[in-house]
Amino acid sequence: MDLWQLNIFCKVVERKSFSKAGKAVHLSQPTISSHIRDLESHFGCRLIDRLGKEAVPTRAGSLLYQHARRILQLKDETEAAMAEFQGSIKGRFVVGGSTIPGAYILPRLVGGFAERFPDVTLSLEIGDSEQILAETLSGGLELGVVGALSTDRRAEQIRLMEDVMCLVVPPRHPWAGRESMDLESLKKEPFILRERGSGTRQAIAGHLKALGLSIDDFRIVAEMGNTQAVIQGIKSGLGVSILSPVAVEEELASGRLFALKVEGADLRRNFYLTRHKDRTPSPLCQAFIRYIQEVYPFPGPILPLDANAK
Amino acid sequence: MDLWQLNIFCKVVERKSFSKAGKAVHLSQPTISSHIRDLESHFGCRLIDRLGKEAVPTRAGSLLYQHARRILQLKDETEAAMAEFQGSIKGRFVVGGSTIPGAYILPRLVGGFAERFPDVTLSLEIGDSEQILAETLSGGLELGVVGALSTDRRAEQIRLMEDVMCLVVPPRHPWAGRESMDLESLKKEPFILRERGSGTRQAIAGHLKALGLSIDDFRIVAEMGNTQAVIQGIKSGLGVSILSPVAVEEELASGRLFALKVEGADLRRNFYLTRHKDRTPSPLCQAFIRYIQEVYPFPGPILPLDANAK
DNA sequence: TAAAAATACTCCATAGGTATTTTAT
DNA sequence: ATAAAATACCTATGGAGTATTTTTA
Repeated sequence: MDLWQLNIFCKVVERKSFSKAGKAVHLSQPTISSHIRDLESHFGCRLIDRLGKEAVPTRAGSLLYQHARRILQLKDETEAAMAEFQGSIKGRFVVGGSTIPGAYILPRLVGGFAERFPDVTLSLEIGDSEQILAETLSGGLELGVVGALSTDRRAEQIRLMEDVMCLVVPPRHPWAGRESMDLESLKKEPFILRERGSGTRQAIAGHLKALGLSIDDFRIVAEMGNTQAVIQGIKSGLGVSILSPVAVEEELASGRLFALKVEGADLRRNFYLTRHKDRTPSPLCQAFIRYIQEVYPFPGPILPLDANAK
Repeated sequence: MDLWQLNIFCKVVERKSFSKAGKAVHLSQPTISSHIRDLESHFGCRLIDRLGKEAVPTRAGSLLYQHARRILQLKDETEAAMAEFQGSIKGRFVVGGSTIPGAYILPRLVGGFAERFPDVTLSLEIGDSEQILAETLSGGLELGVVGALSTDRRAEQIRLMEDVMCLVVPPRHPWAGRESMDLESLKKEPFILRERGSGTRQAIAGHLKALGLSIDDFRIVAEMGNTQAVIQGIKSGLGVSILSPVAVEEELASGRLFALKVEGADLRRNFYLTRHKDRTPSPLCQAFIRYIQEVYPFPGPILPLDANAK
């Protein structure tokens, strides 16, 4: 019992004739005969009564016909769905974004893409860099934008843009208003950090390592699961932190927080488009990648720096 | 794209491995490879990403998998339905019956069969002999019981039982109470007849022909579409008729009608099981035929004759 | 007699196998 | 080093054809 035989069988039922069915599917009459015989021996019963002029289904044949029609229809739908999937940019697509990209980069990208391709339903999944990376590797997500490089060789990451982090303090902090602060002072200052999976934390750790230091050299007073919690911590005087300025743009402009540089430290960090190296991207994914590379043709800063209230 | 390949494809997706899928369907790993390659070239896109240890579906592959599962399930349902159809006596079955058998023979048969096979829904379709015969030939009905032989060579009819018709007159008719009446008198008497398709009418016509007569030799005052109308006609004094005594059993017993013989005329008639000679009977139909032949192992009279009120 | 299906046969495309190489962990 | 898929190559089943016979209207 295969689709081809079912198709032939249906044609015989519909045309009431072996030879006419043969014409319909470009097969000879004896070939039709043998296929019907095959089906009959497979099911162990007669399916078509050959009544001289007419070939008519038996009751068993009618039963099979009903089922066969449904199967063949489903087959056609499958072919159509597969063609559709490749031929058109439509459907549902989910991009992953870690905290900073998810909040400050992807919304614009997703909006712009949705505008150009109205038939696409886009959604944004937010997590920390580690979570998003893991999901692109496991296949749950096809694409992500994160603030950290993966150590997994299966990850393919391309640099999208650059950002320069800064030290953020509350407005009434003694350092508020200063241009910069030295590392030694910072090591003694209560410090708030993101959780381990965070790209921001990894960027900080990476820069400290370049200076021969580690996070353990600092006075970590809290580890927060998201950027908003860090910001609240700073505002409430719990400690200071190093953040992407885009995350505190409003607070800096309104004077509710204050940003400064760290002397001798290079606080640049990158954001990366991330996917599994070997997984085949869907047409939708390809279109989204093309769109992103159109918008960010070369890596550059997200926003102008030094957005402190003037 | 055929069912076998879809099955293999699904196994690969489920086992995440070509060789494991091979084990599952008793095929070698290279054979699996080639089937997947076939499918991929058929759809024009990659369906499975070979990620070293794991073989995982692409987005297109997942889409196909969803469809394939439904198709394969439908295939299983089809196989099950076909097996069920042959293996068990259950489902719906319609028997045709002409007027007399439909009213006096089949109800008992249908009742008895339904009792023995509780999973069968039986129904009885009533028409005159000609209609029922036509439907068994066209395929609308698999089986019928009628009171006439068909001239169509496609009809296969086996004699089920015998009945002896009688002349029926109203109680105040001058012939009421007589044992019999001669043909010459009957020819002058107002006569009520069934419609052309009726088996009763054909039986009468057949017997007249044997005597060198035809219906046109009688004074036909009415042609009625069913037996009840004929009975009403006789009761109202419109005329007399020749009927199966079973149809007027109650009227004879209560004295509301009176039956007598016709001298020199043999009014026996037969009832026949009727089906299309070449159509394959369904298992249900076969079971019903077996049951009927069990109940009526040899042709005989339906009921004892001469049921007039004593 | 004509039209349709069955039968008989021939052929070749391909599903399937084995042996081996390549690739990735 | 191992395990899995790809590749190469071979074989044989069976799907498809043509020619012919049988059947039935």
